[in-house]
Amino acid sequence: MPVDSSILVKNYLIAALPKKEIARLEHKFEKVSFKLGDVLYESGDLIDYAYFPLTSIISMLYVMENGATAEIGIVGNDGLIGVSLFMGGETTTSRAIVQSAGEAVRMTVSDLKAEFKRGEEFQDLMLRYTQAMMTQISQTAVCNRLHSVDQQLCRWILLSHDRLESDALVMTHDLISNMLGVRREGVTMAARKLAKRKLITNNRGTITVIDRKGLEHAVCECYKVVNDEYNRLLSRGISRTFG
Amino acid sequence: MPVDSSILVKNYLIAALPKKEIARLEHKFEKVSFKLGDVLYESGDLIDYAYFPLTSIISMLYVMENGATAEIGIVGNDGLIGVSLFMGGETTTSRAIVQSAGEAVRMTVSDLKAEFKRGEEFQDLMLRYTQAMMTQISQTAVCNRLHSVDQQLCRWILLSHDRLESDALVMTHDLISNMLGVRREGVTMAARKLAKRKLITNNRGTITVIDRKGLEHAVCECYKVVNDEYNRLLSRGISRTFG
DNA sequence: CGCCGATTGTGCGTTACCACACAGAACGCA
DNA sequence: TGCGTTCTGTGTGGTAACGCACAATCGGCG
Repeated sequence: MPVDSSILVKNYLIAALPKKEIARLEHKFEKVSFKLGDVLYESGDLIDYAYFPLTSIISMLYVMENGATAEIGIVGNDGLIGVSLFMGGETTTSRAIVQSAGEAVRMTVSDLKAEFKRGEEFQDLMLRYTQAMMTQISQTAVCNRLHSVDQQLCRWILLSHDRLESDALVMTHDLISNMLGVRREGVTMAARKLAKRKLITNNRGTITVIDRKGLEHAVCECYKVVNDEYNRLLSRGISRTFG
Repeated sequence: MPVDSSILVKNYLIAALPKKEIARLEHKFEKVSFKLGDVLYESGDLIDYAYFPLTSIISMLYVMENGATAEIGIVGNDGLIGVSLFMGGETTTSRAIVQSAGEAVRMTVSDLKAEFKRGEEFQDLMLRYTQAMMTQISQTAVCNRLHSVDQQLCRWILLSHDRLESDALVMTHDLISNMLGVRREGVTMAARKLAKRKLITNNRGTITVIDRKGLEHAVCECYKVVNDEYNRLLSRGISRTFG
C-alpha cells in the first residue's frame, strides 16, 4: 500500500530527516500491518526490508538452542528494524517479533542501502540511532546482571509504554516472561507487586499503566540512562515525560 | 612514538584493510603502552583517540550509581575502542579500562573521522566490526540472563584467551568479579571447579589455560555464536581454534 | 448457558547466588 | 627473616528465582 506522506512522521527517525530527504524517500515507503506474534525475520535470515514502526512495537529476541528466549532490544516508532542492512552484516543472530500489534512502513534493502550510501543526513541519523540501540542493548546486559525481576518488569513496562499511544499493554504474563527470560510465575508476582502499589492494573491479558510517574520513580537507573542517550543522540526523547 | 608499519597488522582490523589504505594511514598511528587498570576514558568523556589494541585487552565496563560494575564487551587485537566516534555519538555510557597490560596504536579523532567519511573499505570494515560488537554485547545480555556464573567465567576466560598471546591470564578473582558483575567468592568457586576439571590452573593472581579444547567443550553456546559472527563479518575468527 | 482452552494464582522443595565475617596462604619488601 | 598487604578459601545464614504440579478464574464460542 502506498503511503500518505503525513503518516511517515509518526516515526520519529523519519521525522528527524530534512524535508528534502523525506521528499526523496516518501514514495519508497510501503505501509504494512502487524499482528501480535508476527515474525519479521528469524536469526540468520536474509532480510528483504527495513521496517520503521509507526504504532507497532517489535522485540529483538535471542532464542537459545534449548528454546529459552531473552529480549535484546525493543523498537517502536523511535527507530527501525534492520540496522544490520546498512552495517553490512545483512543478518543478525536474533529474531524480530511483533510485541504489540500495529502498523509500520517498510523500505526495500536496496533503497535503504542506496540512501545510506549517499552519505548525507540519512547516514548520520542511522548511525546515531544504531549507537542509541547499542546503549539500549548494553544496558539490558547490565540490568540482566544486576537487577531483580521486579525492577526489570518495571523497566520493560516503561519501555513499552513509551512506544505506545495507549496506556494498555496487551500482553500475557507468559509472553512477557519470554521477553525477560524469566519464569511466567515470576512475572505474575512482580506484576502483582506493582499493582499493589497502584502503579498498574493487571487484568487477564492486559497490563494498564495508571501511575506513570510512580513507575518512573520505581524503575532502576537503567531506564533513564538509555533514555538520556536517546535524547542526546537523536535530539528527542522517547519517553512520555522525560526530556 | 611513530610506528613501524609491520606491527600494525598485529591488529586484525587494520590487517584486513587494503594495502593502499594501510599505506595512507600508517603514519597517522602512534604506539602506546597500557598498564593493568589504566582507564582510557570514563562514561561520558569526550574521546581524543581511537585505540587499536595490539597485545593489550580493553574492557568496556558499565559503572552503576552504587559502584557495582558489569562488563559490556571486550576488545583486543580483533577490534578498536572508540566506535562511538564514527557512529556520531562522540561518547558512550561506559568506561574503557585495561584488563590486560600491553600495547596499542592510536589515531586521532579527526584522522579517524576523515578516513571514515571517505566511504571506502575503511568505512565498511568499521561498520561490520561495529555489528560484530553489537552481537557480542547482545550475547552478553543473553548470557547474563540465562547462564550460571560457572558458564560465564568459562566464556570470559575464552574471550580473554583468544585475545592474548600467552596462556596465562594475569587477573585476580576480585578483578574478574568486577567484570562479570558477581561476588569475588563466586569467581573463586567457579575457578576452583574449572581447575578441578583440569581445564585451568588457578594460582594467586593468575589463571592459566591448560586445556583449551576442554574449555570450549564446557562453555555455553554464547561463545560460539559470537565467534561465528566475528568470522562471518570480518572473514576471520578471533578464536585460537575455531574457524 | 455451559464447556473448554487460555490465563493467572499458589504452594511446594531446590538451587544459585548474595552479604558478611574471618582464616589461611602467598608474595613483596624492608 | 619477618612483617604487612593482597589474595584466596571457607562458613553461616538469608534471599531471589527456579521447576514443577495443580487449582482457580476468566472469556469466548458452540
